[in-house]
Amino acid sequence: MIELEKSYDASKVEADIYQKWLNSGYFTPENLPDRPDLTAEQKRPYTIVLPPPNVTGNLHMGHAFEDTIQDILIRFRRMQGRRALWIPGTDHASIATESKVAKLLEKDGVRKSDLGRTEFVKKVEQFTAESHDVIINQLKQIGASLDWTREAYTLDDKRAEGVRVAFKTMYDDGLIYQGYRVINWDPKGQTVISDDEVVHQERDAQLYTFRYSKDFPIPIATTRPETKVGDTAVAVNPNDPRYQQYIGKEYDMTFCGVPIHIKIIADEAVEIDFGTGALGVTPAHSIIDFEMSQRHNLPLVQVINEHAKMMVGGENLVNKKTTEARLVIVEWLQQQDLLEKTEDIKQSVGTAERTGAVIEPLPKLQWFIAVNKPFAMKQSHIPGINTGDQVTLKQLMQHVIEQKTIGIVPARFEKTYFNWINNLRDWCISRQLWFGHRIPVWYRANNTGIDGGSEREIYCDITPPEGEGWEQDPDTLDTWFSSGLWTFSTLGWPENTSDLQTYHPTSAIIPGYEILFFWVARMILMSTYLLGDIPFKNIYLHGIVRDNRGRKFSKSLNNGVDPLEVTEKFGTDALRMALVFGAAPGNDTAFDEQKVKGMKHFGNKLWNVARFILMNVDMKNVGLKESDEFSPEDEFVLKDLGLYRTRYDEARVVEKVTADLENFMLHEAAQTLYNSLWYEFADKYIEHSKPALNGDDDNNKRIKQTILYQSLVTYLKLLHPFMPFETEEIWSKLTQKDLLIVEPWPQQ
RNA sequence: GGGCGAUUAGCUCAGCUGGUCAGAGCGCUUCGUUUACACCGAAGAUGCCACAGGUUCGAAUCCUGUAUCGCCCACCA
Repeated sequence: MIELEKSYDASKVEADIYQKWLNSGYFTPENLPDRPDLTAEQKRPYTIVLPPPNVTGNLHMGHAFEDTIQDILIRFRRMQGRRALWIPGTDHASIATESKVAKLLEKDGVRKSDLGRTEFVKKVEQFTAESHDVIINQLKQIGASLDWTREAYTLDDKRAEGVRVAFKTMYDDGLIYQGYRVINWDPKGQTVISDDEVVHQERDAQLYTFRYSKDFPIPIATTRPETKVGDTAVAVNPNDPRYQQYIGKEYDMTFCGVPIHIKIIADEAVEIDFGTGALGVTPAHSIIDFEMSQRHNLPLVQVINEHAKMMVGGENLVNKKTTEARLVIVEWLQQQDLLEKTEDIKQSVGTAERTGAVIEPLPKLQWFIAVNKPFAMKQSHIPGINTGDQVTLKQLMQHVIEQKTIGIVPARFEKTYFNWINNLRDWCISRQLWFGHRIPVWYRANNTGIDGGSEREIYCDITPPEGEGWEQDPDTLDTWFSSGLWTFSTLGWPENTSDLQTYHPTSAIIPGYEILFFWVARMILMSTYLLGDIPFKNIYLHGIVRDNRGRKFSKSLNNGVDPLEVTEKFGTDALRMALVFGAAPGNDTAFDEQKVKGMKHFGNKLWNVARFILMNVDMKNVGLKESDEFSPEDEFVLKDLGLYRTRYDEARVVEKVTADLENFMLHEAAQTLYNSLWYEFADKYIEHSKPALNGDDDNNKRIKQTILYQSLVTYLKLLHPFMPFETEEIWSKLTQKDLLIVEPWPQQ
């Protein structure tokens, strides 16, 4: 008989148990014990790549949630006999990290520009190294059974090689191109950002209705009068009877001291009913106007610079911030009696995700990925697409979801995904940042900058060009470019490694729904294009962990909860269980310490179930006979847990939990186990067994002991993915066998 | 402007393909010091499952509409 402590003390055992797992090597699938009982099909790989946390700080409760889900799936599959591989890694997160370190330096009075590129990047690397170590320890603390021998970093040498090969391949296919157009400029971060990094915010604004001059026939409305010095046209709807007579006419005027030339054009995009039904076209400072200007061959006049200051006008305008210039122009309009109306309206303003600055649309030369350009598939393993087919990247991204080659859980996000794809424009991938993957393009300059010369030579390859006078493009790549490669760059691509052949496509990816576009869609793009294959078979999107009042965790609210403090207080298993319990896929979940407390109690219940059984069961005396007669309570447990398969083929709990795990319904599986262990097994069956255990009927005693023991074994296995530490600890008291982590999953 | 989600016990939330689905955690009431567990046990209270229609033998669960809240996307100058 073995005596357990009266209650489970997580803090005493967790570190040792994690070390045991590490020592076993079982996190590496190649080290898993052979399972001769299984077919090759049953032993096929099961792969998850960890969504790499940004090396910008600590992991928060959302990470703990995400990691727990993945660890549950991986442990479940490992026990089923799959070659379960979960690859760890971190993300350099270019823009997020750069702006964070820049802010830290500013606190010490140091500016990025003072340090220069090399020194600044060194500072960033110091910061990320510390952050990396913290993150790795947190992952271990949560019990993550990651294969640490395969750890990757989005900015390490291997991944950098992958990035260059990916870029070069797309460049050669004409899918990466350099284009001069109006982009989203972040005046604070001093970089271009992609459409997806623009966050729209509703703000109060004034809509001004005015004329350029007394002689101009059409009034126009704008919220940004300061940009009007860059207007080159006025657009009206071709079907608008009010203005038809003016279409095609041109006017020269002086607007607030700046000479402008306005042509009146007709464009379907203009809404007759909005404002005055006429639109002042500013090709250099509005993406829409830029596109319109291209349709009509309009000239482009840049009047605002990278610092959001005016580039034209007299003393009253030039070098003024746009917000100041706006007032100057409004005042001028009033003086000239050109302002017809001022209205208060709600306006959606684009701001930069990282810096919060108001986006200033500017014309610039940048690198783009063409999502609508057809190309020939070099190779395809995608059902419905053949090698050699003409496709676009957008079509590839649509196809694999439409055809369910990739499943999304919960399915409603398919609609969100298509909605995004349909509105997708070319992806701007260059950034004016220092920390990140340098663009593998070199110029032999005969001009000053990349915005200038037209006769320069361009060279793109994975290694620098030979010869004199070459200079590399100063820009770095959007961080999502490298994370788009993550499912296969972690497996050794661009080399055709055995890892790549074995573990790709991966089985599932587990991100939050908020990065469906940023990351998941980009992985699909990169994988289908570069490998001709899907990156993963299933996408499980989890929700956001909020505080106990349903608010997002944020620094300004100071409502953050450190996962490590919670694990210290209640144990890691209790936290894991609390995070998963009741958290349906794709739904936000409120974090409540009370819930963790409840799950700690559940852990204690399990512990005492084990304690009771260990005290009352003589392991040598365990076994059932054909002649055994069972009480209804016995039969219930035998059937429920599928313990006596020769006589009962039902295994309700095992079947339900297994199916729920296979269908990503972790919350259901957790709830089933909770209720079954506590309310059926502990409350009813253990109580039922007590008289027999204390009685004289040896046969009945043996039956009860056997059922108790085998039930405990089954519960430990079923609960292990959720509560790995405690179940492993009990297992070690119960048996001399190998670790629970590699025990076969109960037969369903 | 388009799309999505939520509305179930005091609080936070489950309830998957319609019929033991009216549930869980925490909280609350009463009783209980039996050798697994007071991090417990027994018993119990609290819900016209947002509202109004409809389909059905039967709906929290499907359909339609309404209301409130939240989220995402978007080129209304």
